[in-house]
Amino acid sequence: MSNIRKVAELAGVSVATVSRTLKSPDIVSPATRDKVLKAVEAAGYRPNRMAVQFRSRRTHNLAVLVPTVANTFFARVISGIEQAAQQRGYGVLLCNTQGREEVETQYAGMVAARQADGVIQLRAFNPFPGDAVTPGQALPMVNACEVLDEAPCSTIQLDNRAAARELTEHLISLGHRHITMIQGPRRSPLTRERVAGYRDALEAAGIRFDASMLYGGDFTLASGYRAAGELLAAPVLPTAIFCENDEMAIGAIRRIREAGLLVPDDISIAGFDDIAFASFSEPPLTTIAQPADTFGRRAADMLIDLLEYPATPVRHETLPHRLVVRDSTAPCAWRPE
Amino acid sequence: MSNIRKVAELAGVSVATVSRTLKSPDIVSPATRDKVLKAVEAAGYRPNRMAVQFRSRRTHNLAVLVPTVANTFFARVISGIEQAAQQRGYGVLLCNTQGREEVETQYAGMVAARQADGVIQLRAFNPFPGDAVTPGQALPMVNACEVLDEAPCSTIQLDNRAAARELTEHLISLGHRHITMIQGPRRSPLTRERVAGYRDALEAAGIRFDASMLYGGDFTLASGYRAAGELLAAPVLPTAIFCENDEMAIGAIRRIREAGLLVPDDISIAGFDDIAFASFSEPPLTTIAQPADTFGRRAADMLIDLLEYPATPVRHETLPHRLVVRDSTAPCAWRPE
DNA sequence: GACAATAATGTAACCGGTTACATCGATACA
DNA sequence: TGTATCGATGTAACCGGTTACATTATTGTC
Repeated sequence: MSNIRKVAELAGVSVATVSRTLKSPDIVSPATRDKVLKAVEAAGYRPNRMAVQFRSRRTHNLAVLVPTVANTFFARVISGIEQAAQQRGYGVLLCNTQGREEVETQYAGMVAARQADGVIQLRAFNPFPGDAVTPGQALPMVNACEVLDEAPCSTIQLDNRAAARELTEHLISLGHRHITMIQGPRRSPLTRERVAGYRDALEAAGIRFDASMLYGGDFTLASGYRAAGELLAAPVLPTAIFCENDEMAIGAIRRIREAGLLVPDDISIAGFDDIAFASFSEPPLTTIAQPADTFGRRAADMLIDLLEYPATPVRHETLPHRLVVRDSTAPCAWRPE
Repeated sequence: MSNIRKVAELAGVSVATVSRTLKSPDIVSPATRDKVLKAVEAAGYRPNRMAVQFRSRRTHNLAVLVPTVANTFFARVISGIEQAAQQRGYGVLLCNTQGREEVETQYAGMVAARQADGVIQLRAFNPFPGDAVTPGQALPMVNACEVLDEAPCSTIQLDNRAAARELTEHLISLGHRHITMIQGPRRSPLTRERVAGYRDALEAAGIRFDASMLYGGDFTLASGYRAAGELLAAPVLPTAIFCENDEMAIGAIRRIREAGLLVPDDISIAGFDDIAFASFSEPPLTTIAQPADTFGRRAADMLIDLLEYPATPVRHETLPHRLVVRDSTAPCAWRPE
């Protein structure tokens, strides 16, 4: 592997000239530039990124902390991150945390150890050990999708409460009054916000909110299936189910069908996210569309802005959502009372 | 940020002693070790990974070249890679190539530029510029899932031909004789192998192989939907469709249903991969299960072995597949002649 | 033609670890 | 007591770039 000194020797110039030729060609005379470039070519020289990174104290890598890549929604977010990062000359270090906090903290250590310049956190958890968060000082972190209540950094999220409310209102407008919810993990702010929106809509319609109508899930197909099973065992069946994501909705549909019931005829189902499978499921899923790749792209852009212009102020962005009505929700066929 | 010299000063020892305390504690006297560890603690010292990497010429990163993270199957493979890499102290640099070869080559340059120690390539394309591939010399690359015909490196794949044959035989055993195929990209070795297996089965059963029964797709839901549309416009309908992956199968099912036909009553559908959605689709999908996360884990392990023991010989592994029969395939209801 | 200003290039320190080699003290043995 | 051996520690070179500062060449102005 050839290094800058070999190239310098080959071109008959100093290492500084080689470095300058490659970094700011305009301050080198054309004749020298030619010589150097020829030598670079001849030597098959490529600057050693490790040396560059070491010297410039910049890795040009972003660490992305994600609970699971295997989740369709996150996969799209990551795809967006990757695209934006690549455009701006950054690499993406993928950190699958499986929701385990010690893994998150460990991965965040990469920033401290200078293996990444910053972190994109897709979960509501601050992976930096407490003392590293100097108040008022911007962390090299952007928190997207599911955000901390008091994030010490820039955030990008949906108005989850409003979106959940809209979705619930849609169900109510179809005549449903007995609407259960299949939630994500209970501690998550995402769940809290969506439950709040659901409750807002119910109460605005004069329907009593009942915590026993919340069923636990974890955003997987299997958990939606399981929760639907529990729900079907209840003495009174709901006429509609609001699932906190599309995967759980698809899992629930399967379970309901296995119980011999029809969607939406017997029970309406709504999801959240509008993953690609949502419009291909049977029946196609009514859901809240959120711009997954934009989440990723904006997160990467905001983080890189912060890294390149440290004075960039902390920002909190909200991306637009959209209610997409498909065939999994239909007018309520019967009135329970 | 404190460095090793500050710690040395604090502990009243030399930098070498600090380095040794952290790397090989056993060759340092217990008393000194204590002093140093206390100083490390006091200074909040963490070795600068960039410096370590630079000096040791190892980044401990693996570059993963993947066409799209957004694909459910790849997402699982990546998840497996990440887990194995993390266990062995490696990071994963995600490189979304969108199937564009120039992006692949560019990313492979990261290895040459020492930003990653090796590459896991999930597509049949050699991203290293021709001359970099010295014959007989092991590249720091492992090729998994879709592999090159003459890969200059270790590979991990399925016996795609045998798997496709089994799946086709399953359809034939149900009485189907008019079986079309929705393919992936035609140039891909994956497609070639699967078509070969499909053809093997047809010919073994005395059914004429007809290239006009191959429809083009690109592994997305939408392409399966589209291909099914073309297929439904043909003068004679098939009684079964073999889709080269589950996404396209699910897309095809949707299109067929929209045409007023039933799966599997009118047309049987089979997929490939056994993604999570396969068992939750309507009807649940008959498919070939392949161990996606094992692909990832093995690929990472093999690459890391190669990096840590360069004498490791090139290996070509085949992972097991399994025919999973669900409800999307059923006996052929009518005999065309 | 002399001098200042500017452009082009060279020299060498530096980033923060690692590690070969040197040094020093203690113990062991003749 | 002298010397060989070994363990513990220190010194300094090194990895391969970048860049402040120094030096030299070139151009412009009076």
